[in-house]
Amino acid sequence: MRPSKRDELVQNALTIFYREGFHAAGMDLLSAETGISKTTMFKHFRSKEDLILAVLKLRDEQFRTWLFSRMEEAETPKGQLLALFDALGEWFAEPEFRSCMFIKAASEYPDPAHPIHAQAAEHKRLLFGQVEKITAQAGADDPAALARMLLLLKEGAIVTAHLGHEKDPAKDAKAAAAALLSGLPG
Amino acid sequence: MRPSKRDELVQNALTIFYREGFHAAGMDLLSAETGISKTTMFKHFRSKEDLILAVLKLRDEQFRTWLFSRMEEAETPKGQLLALFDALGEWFAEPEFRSCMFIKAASEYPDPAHPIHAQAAEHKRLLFGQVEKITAQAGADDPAALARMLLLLKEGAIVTAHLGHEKDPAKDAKAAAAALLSGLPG
DNA sequence: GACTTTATTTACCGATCGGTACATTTACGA
DNA sequence: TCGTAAATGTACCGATCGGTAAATAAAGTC
Repeated sequence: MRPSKRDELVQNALTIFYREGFHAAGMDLLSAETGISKTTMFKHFRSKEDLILAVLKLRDEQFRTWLFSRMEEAETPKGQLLALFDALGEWFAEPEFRSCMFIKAASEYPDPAHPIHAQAAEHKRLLFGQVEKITAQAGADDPAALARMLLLLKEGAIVTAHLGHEKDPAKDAKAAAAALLSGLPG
Repeated sequence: MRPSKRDELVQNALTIFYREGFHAAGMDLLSAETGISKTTMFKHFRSKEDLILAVLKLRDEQFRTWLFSRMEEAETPKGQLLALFDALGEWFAEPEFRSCMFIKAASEYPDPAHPIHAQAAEHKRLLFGQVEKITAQAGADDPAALARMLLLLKEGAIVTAHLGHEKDPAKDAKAAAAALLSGLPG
């Protein structure tokens, strides 16, 4: 089953939106860079907003799949939680790294009631659910609270890697995470 | 010395850009909402980009002044560092809260070489310098590393307050910060 | 081979984008 | 009161915005 034209479009739109921003990348640019005519694009998606929602859905799947497969390489729950920050470090080192697609989406669509903002928030919720499972396995007294704290470090590291002058925010985040996890076995 | 028309423009533009986003808020909208004609705006600023840079400069001053005056209400350095997160909590509770202006700027101008992106990064650098002074006063073994970790929590809390489902990210960040500060006196 | 779906090109729509020309009005200092 | 600078409204510029019409060209299904 070859990737359909629609799937190609969503994947390429993801790359372009991530690099340029949602408002800055117009439908004409997408058409020019993907080689897919505007007419075809608007046959698959009623509006630019619909295309963005499809892009965010794809990114959500890709990112969570990638992150948790990297984490599962560690053997203990505690090791998996620390491995999260190693994975971040590799991501930050990519030359194409431009922060988190969902933070960018929320920045460009600041109203929480906007569908794009809401879908970005949903990604963060799904992520939290998966991390909370692991903090529970790790034997935390309050797995939800620990997961929230670890994810604060994760979001902070992403923002700082994009915006900051720091050398290695993932390393700092891992060190802080290790301190938060110090009471746990494994 | 009354606020000049120019200062009024920058302050009002700040509010509108913060609420709508940089790309989404056009010069016509700014003119309509501020009551200042486009002609006058372009007499003060050669381009929209110049106006945005002035807005970021104003926001940098206002935000750092506000934050550190709130922190200085605490008496010990350690107390000041924890007070940072109390101040964040009050900020997040404001109905107009829409994340951090500089994170938004970096999101909309993802290229680190872009002047707007660079100026946003400068804000984070200035903030780090001030926090590092306090972590040094607090007697940290590695004041720079501690400051970096605390600021990771700060950035994470801001993003999560805007995007997340969490009730009180400032409280979580403060709890995590307290754990990182637990070895310090005060 | 006929038929339907999918993708294509080209040209276009009204609205808005950032930015400007120009003539007029307001306001203040000397 | 005069002169000058600041601010104004109106009207406009070419380019781009998101989105569409219509006619054609492939491509796969029966």
